[in-house]
Amino acid sequence: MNPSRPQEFRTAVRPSLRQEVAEAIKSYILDNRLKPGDPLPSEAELCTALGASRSSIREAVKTLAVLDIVEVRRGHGTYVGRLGLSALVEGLAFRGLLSPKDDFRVLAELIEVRELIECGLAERILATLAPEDLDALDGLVDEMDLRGAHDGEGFAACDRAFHERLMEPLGNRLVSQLSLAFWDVYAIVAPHLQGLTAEDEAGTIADHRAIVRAAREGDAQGFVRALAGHYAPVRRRLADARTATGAADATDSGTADTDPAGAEVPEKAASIA
Amino acid sequence: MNPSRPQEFRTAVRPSLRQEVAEAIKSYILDNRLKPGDPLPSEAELCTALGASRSSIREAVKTLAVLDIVEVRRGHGTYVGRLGLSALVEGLAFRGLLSPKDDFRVLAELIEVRELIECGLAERILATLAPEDLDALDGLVDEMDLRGAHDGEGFAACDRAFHERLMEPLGNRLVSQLSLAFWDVYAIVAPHLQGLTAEDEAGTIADHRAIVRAAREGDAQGFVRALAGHYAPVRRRLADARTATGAADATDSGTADTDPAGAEVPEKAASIA
DNA sequence: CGCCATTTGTACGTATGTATT
DNA sequence: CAATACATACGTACAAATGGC
Repeated sequence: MNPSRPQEFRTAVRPSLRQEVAEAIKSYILDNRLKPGDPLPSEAELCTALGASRSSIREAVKTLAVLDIVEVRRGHGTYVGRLGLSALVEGLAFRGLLSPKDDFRVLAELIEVRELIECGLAERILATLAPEDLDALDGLVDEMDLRGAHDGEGFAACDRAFHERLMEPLGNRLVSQLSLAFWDVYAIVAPHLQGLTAEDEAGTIADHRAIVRAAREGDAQGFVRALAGHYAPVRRRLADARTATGAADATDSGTADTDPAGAEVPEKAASIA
Repeated sequence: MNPSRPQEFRTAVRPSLRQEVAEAIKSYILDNRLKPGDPLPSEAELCTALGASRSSIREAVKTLAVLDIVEVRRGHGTYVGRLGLSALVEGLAFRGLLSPKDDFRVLAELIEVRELIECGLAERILATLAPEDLDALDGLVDEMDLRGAHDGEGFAACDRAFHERLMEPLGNRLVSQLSLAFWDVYAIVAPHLQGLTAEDEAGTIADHRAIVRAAREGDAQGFVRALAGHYAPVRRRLADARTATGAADATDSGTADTDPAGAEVPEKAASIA
């Protein structure tokens, strides 16, 4: 009945000085057409310019720093941020960590989106992948092979770089960053799960080789199949874990924001540390 | 050569009390398995519990509030946030507003992602759309028609609700929220552009009707075609605007994070307000 | 209705650590 | 090393909003 958005009206009456300051800083960046890395006025200057105290300026700057709109270097100054998706990563990662019972669902959704992005762009990826890109991808798989089981860190880094290199030639910064952001979230959340068998490194390497092979042959269908094969075991493990814990509800169709499962609400919680 | 991530190492040496406090609050939420809406300790309690001053507590809370991990109600208290994607919207919107010359590119990328999501999930959408969903979609288009040109606000709200209803039955909260987040970003950024002809309301309504029709007939290909037809004019306008301003570079292949276009860097900028 | 307790918002002052020059 | 500029952190006081009495 009411198609308007549910939220977004909490402090609309009074924008709260801090938000005004934040908006002023954003306007300053926009009006002066600053680019990432450009210096911003110091806190003291902002105080006098905006007529607010340090507290408000600092809080506002911190909020902008979280959004990667501003970057603060201690003892150096504040600068225009890189406008990345770090906030998305942090927010999604926390969401994933928060619902450990329903956690598998969040991760499953994440994998689904990653697969959707890469498979949906398969044809365009194949069309834009240059021979040097293919060589680079092969090199990354080789490096994964070298790291093997010794260096899990490096192994993961190669995996990330592989998917980065896969999307990069498309020239769409947004999809590249989104894809990597989801990769990061998965890397953060997955280790905190129980019941997930460890990554199968040999299988992962084989999957990536199959992906490169299909790409080299220009076989779009094979490319999609290889990608699906790469994500399939993860999806299966997630599905198994969900059914094992009995936390599965296939026909959810919730409002995607409210959690209907209502347990007791702690009126006053325990110790904090 | 170095496949590790470029950023994320600014204050790794010294986690800066504020971040420690933020982590402590997040841990508190996680350890006590709180849900959105649950109350959190007051700032004073956090001060004594974490042994930090109120300034630090406040700054930490504000950063968490930006990420929608925490919600602050003045004169009331702080509560667990809704864990939405508001940070993504704000960050992407600012990015879009910041590069007005290259702006069309950001919006074009945005549209591409929206189309990718909806088209890539077309078959699954058709499989899960119930008759009542189709009726609701038709009702939304009718409402769009009613609002017409009088109420642009309501028209946009119906458009948003339409795409929301389209994705909702899938049961994947992440894709639903992502889709809507991108819609929001577009709605924020698009009005600030020049050279973009106004939305064609009649055409938009016809597009949505075609989408519902294809969905009702279970025609996946027609569904995808209808969606593409919906986004096509926007893409074309964006492409025209980009070529018109001469800001087009088809074979970009940048690193997706650094802006190679380097102009002069203002050492010290002008007035702020 | 006013009053009051609680809680967050804003302001100011001061001291300390850090990086640059 | 000293001087400077900046960010960090703490403490206190008051203002404003909310909810219950």
